[in-house]
Amino acid sequence: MKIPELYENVDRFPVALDAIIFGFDRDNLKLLLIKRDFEPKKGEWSLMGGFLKSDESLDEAASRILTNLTGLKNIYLEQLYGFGEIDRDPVERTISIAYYSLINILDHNKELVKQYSARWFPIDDLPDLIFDHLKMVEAAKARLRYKAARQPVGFELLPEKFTLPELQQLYESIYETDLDKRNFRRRILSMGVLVKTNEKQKGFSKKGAYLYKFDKNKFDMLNSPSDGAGLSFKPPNV
Amino acid sequence: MKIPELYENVDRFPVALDAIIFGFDRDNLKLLLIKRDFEPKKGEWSLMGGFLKSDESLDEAASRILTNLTGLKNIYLEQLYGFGEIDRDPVERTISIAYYSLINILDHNKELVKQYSARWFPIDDLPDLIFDHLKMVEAAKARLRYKAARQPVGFELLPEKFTLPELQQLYESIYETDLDKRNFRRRILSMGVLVKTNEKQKGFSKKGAYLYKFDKNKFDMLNSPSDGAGLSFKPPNV
DNA sequence: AATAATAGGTGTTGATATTACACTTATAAA
DNA sequence: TTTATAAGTGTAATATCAACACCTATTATT
Repeated sequence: MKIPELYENVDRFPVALDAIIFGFDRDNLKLLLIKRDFEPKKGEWSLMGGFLKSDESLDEAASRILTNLTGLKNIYLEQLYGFGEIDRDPVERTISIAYYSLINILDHNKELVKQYSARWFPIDDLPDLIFDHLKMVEAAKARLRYKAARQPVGFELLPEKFTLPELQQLYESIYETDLDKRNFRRRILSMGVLVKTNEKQKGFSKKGAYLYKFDKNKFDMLNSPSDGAGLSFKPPNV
Repeated sequence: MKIPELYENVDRFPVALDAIIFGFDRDNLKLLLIKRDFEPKKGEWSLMGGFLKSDESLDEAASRILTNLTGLKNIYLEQLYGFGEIDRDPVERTISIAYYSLINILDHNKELVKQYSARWFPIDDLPDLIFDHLKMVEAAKARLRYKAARQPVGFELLPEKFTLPELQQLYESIYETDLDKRNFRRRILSMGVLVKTNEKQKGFSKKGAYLYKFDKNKFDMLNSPSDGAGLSFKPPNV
């Protein structure tokens, strides 16, 4: 028996990528959605998406789709889940791999976003979404909460320099709850990846808040034991 | 513009499902692997897998594939990750959605397993695996650790009644470390989903250990706030 | 019948982490 | 000069976690 050229008697499907794009505008956590100007569901809101091509990996395809909409490259992107209900797309049986992404809301290319009739929506006030896109958004919210619980996520969502009240506001949006100022500072600073600068943010408050930066090196170190680190049932002595 | 019949100018791909099947034999955590009797990579070890058909969802397909091998229905199964590197399969570009599964090692149909030349391997002594299957296994191990950290996982891996030393042994296999007997008992019992029976396991130790059962109801309750519950950065007052 | 061998079962203490909580400070605007 | 606003700071009570050693029930052996 020799190696076959192709698999025989196997169904083939379009593989879609859909992107849940989180942004933060110093006030609310938001999602970037597009208004479809094509069928099916023309005129309705949906996640940005596209189909996998044969010359790109899943990650590359997701990245391409995101660049198409935002003009940004090297965006933070993480695979979320594969959605594959039979009737999820009325046109044809497809499966979709959802990715979520964190971007600085000020960074994206406004022209491109306009082309797609895209808009930022507050996470707690989304329009109806097509297909199973709401399920995808819910999964992404849960994942973001999980992620933010064990490492600062502001890296991608905030500008290079940011204040602790801004970071706290971001966390409060993510968890949809209020946090105690003193406890929040202690916890986030104890992770040891924030560096205080001597600059103060002017204009917003009268006193002004100190600006902080992420320490990328320490952050990567925190990330690398990617395993079960930080779990509530962590084995002792580790 | 009307709704199209099918998507045009879109590549289509075989969608594979691969299953990481965990079992536990009261001693070691194990994986069920098959020896391929077909090309490519005939004679080598791999995960059990198969291709998605157009009349089944991803979950259904994964479940079918698992039933094919084990004879078991209603197996615990969870989607893990989508693997989509361009050259992951030498025959043809495919994408694979990996699922992991927990089964009682004594339950499966031995005939079927024999047909597939399948074998249980200790998790820390696996043979070489084809394609990207080792990556899949590593991801499944990490996921199982994560899962076991916040809820007892013995449910699927152990017989209906089991002793605490057995459950501890399972956890020690999962984390590949030793755990303190007293601390383990306190923690696992404090989750409140184990019920002590009056029976003692005879035969293995001289004293005999009490048998426990899972309380399915309480367990489901523990599971339902599927969100960010149990995280180390959990919001206060919740 | 007594003894030895084996694994099961149990509590406490010190260290660390988490929560709740209120006042002072720097600055801009009035 | 006063006032208004958000920034910034510390402590005490509580809960959680890790470390640690001995007794018990039973079977097998003599």
